[in-house]
Amino acid sequence: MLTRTPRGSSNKNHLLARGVMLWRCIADDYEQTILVGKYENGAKLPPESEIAARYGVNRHTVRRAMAELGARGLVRTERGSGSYVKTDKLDYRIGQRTRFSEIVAAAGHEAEGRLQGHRHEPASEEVAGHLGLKIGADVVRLEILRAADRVPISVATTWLSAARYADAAKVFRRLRSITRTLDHYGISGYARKWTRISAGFTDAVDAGRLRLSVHRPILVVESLDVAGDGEPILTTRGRFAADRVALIVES
Amino acid sequence: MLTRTPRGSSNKNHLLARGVMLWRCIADDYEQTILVGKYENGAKLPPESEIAARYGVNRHTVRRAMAELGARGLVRTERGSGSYVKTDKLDYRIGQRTRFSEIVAAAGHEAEGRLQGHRHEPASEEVAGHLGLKIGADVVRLEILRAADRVPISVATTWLSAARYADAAKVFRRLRSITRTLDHYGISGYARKWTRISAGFTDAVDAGRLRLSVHRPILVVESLDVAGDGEPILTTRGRFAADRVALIVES
DNA sequence: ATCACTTGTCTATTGAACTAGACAACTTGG
DNA sequence: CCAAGTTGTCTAGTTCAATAGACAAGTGAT
Repeated sequence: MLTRTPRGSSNKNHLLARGVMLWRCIADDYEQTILVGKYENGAKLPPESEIAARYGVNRHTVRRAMAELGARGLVRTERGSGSYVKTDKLDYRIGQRTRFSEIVAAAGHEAEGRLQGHRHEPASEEVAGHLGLKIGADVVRLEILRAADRVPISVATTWLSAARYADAAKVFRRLRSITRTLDHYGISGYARKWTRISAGFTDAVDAGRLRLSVHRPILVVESLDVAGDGEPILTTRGRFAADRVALIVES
Repeated sequence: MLTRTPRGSSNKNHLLARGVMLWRCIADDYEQTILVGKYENGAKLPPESEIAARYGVNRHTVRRAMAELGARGLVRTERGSGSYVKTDKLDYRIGQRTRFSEIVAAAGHEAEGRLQGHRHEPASEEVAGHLGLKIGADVVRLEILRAADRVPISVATTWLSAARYADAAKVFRRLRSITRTLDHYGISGYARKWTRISAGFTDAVDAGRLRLSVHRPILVVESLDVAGDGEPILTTRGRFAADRVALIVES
């Protein structure tokens, strides 16, 4: 069944990009097949052994590719049964009380927030305007990656006034939640003031963080959260994987 | 200088795509740097040792990346001296007498034509119209990759009437030139009747053959060649790497 | 001519990708 | 329950990416 020459096989060559591993090529190939709509949501993929035979490849290699698709949130694999396409989207309801962990928990998934990076910087005109600060005022900038069931959902850049929340990064890293971080600073109730939604495509950096290919669609969500007394607290620019999330706005 | 942990190093992570080799990431990164115009044509790149240090990587890995850039025709490496950016383009003059090997030889390079694939097929409406055949008539289809100094310049699909040139693929594979192939069939002088030029982007297949990234610009050149008596001989749809070729049309 | 610098080549080692095969654990349908 | 089919895991071996170091061969400037 398998050829003896691992190099110049037959049906591998049309994928084989120089410097890219086989399993990655297969994963990308299947992602295209799925995203182009050849499988419906919940449809069953062929068994690993069959896929392996079709590509002229070992089953372990296919398993690696499937693991990748699982990590990308495109496929769910069930032992003894098979692998199933998963293209349904998480409903992300935007309202006054928008809390990532609550939304994800309500949908029956496990929420996770990881701080990817942080720094102090002078406020841009935009950020200063939102937070009611002077341009150039010291602000804390956080880069946060959020995931549901280990599948990346969004990357968000959040700015807070450094005067009040200088150690926000340290606190967030420990508490792993914006809600709990603000709680730590004595802000118990905060509310969404406004939300601005646009769209775009992944750049190389976000694609890597979100485990997406480049040029996949993203939803860009800018927002401002305020305290109970209307005082601006934080402004955020989030990029949501449009393949995995739908934003719900009640009206 | 080098960290002891090969996994979670420092300045590697921003490149590291899962399932993509390190040298490929570095090559792609440098390609971007060059194509974005940060180096002029003929500019000298930093020595390999310095690049290696900057990426936190072994010099051999950088050498692999440079070899890749060489194969893509973006860089020329000179022993003992250094590596130099090569973004000048081959002038490809289109006229009545358009012969790839002559154009390349005149520019002082070594021409090469490789048959990538071939088959008989029924003529499409377009091909039939060009060659003066009935739709569905048997035609020979050749896929030819052309290179100058081992750097891919174009991929071309060529159609000939199967009635007259049934074994064209076999002949071309031996003689490695359209001119010589037609000579073998007794056609000594052929001339370009018309040429149609448009543009587009590489798909995955052409990108692989031309050793280009996907979404690089290509020049699409459709043409018809006729015998001395005006009889249509072959029609071609060529895709030229716009990064490496400029088409010259005299008027 | 010499010397610093750069690329080319060689050897050796480590770890990961991929192959190969076997068997356990689980699901599904009869 | 049983049997066929499918995924999960384990061991073993080969190939190749990447590291590490050393030295040869060539270039360019003083």
